[in-house]
Amino acid sequence: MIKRNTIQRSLVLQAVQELKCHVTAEEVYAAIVTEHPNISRATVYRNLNQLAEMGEIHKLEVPGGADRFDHQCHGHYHARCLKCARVFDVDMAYIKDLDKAVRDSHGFEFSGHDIMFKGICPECRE
Amino acid sequence: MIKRNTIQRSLVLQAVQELKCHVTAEEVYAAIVTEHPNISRATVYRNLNQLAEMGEIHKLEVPGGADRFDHQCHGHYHARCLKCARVFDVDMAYIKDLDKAVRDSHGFEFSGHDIMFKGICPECRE
DNA sequence: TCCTAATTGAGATTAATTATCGATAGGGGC
DNA sequence: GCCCCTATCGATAATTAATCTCAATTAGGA
Repeated sequence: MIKRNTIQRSLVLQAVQELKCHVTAEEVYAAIVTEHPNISRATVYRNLNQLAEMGEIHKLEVPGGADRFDHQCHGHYHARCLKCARVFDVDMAYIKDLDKAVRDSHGFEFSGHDIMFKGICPECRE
Repeated sequence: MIKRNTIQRSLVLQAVQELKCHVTAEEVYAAIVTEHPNISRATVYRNLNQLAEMGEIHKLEVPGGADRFDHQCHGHYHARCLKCARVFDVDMAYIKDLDKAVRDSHGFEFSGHDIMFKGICPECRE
């Protein structure tokens, strides 16, 4: 399974980097399809997942919503608005040692964690 | 919208309590349908969500998988096996003050959080 | 018992994503 | 540069989880 450098994959990577924040596959597709009308949704999904596996982008699986992709790869946490379902970055340091705090418990081999805060965003609250 | 006590709702509640751990709607449906072949999936989904709203059970939205329901209502964290997709309880105290650690940042009004650890469970690792 | 609105069952629908498969094209070897 | 092999592509069908629709049913107060 040698990875090839296709035009489509670089378009997807570029779109995620330019759109900056927590884009969904659909948003990436929409951004690319204006310039390249022939690209397929399946290709966008495939490449987003491949790029995430390769570590070039970060995949954030959102409960109750579409997965989101992020050009930022260092660990950070998110907050989801219960009304508008948008996802925001949270200004809190990544807790590196959190995995270690439970590592021994059940023979489970931890490889990371996500924290998702829930609440109401400023715009939805008035 | 006065809530009625229907047979179906009590069946759903009973099933969640008896099955104990992190059941999916499909598992609840399967458990009930053997005894009550006429129950509808829609009814199971409806009642699971209603019971969660009423605070009788806890709804756990799993990123990248079906929602799960839990008879346990006090806050606790979970780990998801990346291979078999099962969800386990994690032996770690609930961090009550975590919401406060980010409360001020953006005018976001926090009302809770979930932590989902990722890794490989003992059974999938050999 | 009667009324009324909450709830049900069956199936259609939606949303997000993945699978299928023949066609296309990247890139190593000559 | 040209071939070849196969990774990847595009188009579309299939899947999965969950919700919606709506006529029929039923809980529970009057």
